[in-house]
Amino acid sequence: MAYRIGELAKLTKLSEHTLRFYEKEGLLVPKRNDSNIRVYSEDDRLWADFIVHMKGTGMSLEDLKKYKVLRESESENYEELVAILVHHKDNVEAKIAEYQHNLELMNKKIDMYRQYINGNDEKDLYQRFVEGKNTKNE
Amino acid sequence: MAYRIGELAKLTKLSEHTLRFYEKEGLLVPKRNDSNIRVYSEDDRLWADFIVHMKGTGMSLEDLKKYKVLRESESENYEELVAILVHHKDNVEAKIAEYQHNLELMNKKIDMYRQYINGNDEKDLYQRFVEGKNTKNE
DNA sequence: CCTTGACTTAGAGTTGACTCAAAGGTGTAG
DNA sequence: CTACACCTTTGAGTCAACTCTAAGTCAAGG
Repeated sequence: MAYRIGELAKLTKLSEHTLRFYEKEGLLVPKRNDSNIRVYSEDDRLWADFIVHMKGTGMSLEDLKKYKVLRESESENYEELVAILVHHKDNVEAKIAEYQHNLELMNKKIDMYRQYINGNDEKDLYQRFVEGKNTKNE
Repeated sequence: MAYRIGELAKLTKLSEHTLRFYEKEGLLVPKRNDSNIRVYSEDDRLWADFIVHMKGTGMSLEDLKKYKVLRESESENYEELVAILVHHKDNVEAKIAEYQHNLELMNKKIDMYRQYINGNDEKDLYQRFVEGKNTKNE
């Protein structure tokens, strides 16, 4: 299977602009056909998907470029590749933990507001509770 | 308890620059003492912490400003406040789900690489599985 | 033939959230 | 007295990752 830029754009939900931008950046460089049209291979598509996933969890294009270099080198740098992945995984896990913590805070706050809406009148106490008095850890 | 800008900066891990920037933006506006020094109240600190938490999960300063307006209005817009919170919560939950999905992908990839490092020789199959890369010449 | 989708270069503009700089001035604790 | 933390204004700079524009050319399909 091979794709032209418009097709790949649809598949990856990246814009054509972005795809050309990635090419300029050396991150995703398709072959060209006789008419100089970009032809993305199946491999390119998978790599594009990978990019989308990784940047979706906060990996920078710079890091993706580094990863790409390693991945394409003949020197079998699998340990390095794994190290990058593990490092990023750790970051993502930390992010998840932080998000979950903040989710709890939000849920508490929401509950408090709802209680208040349902007639609790102790506004001062309420405000203190909701906006932080017992959410102060760290 | 009251804090000067340097103290609050330490507590919140925001820079003094940022705190002044937030003031300019109307997001966190402390009182001043007779010498025109910013004096952050306990409430201000709590609000600052809240800002840190929320922006840590991707809420924009714009949204935080809207939240602040609602929160400070006398018109008891608690439903609206809750709506904002719930909306943001939904976003955060979606983000967590996405992150977890990508975590799985990464873990699979890491396992594959490790298997390969430990002597599996089916490079083509492996590469295709991991990134869709195969060893066809490019 | 005409539309569609592709191509080019080069550079400018956007966004959000800072971040810093210059070049002063003031107030207070030790 | 001196150091230090604080204050001011205005505006410029930074960063990543796009996003778009102009102004043109080109090739294939219905």
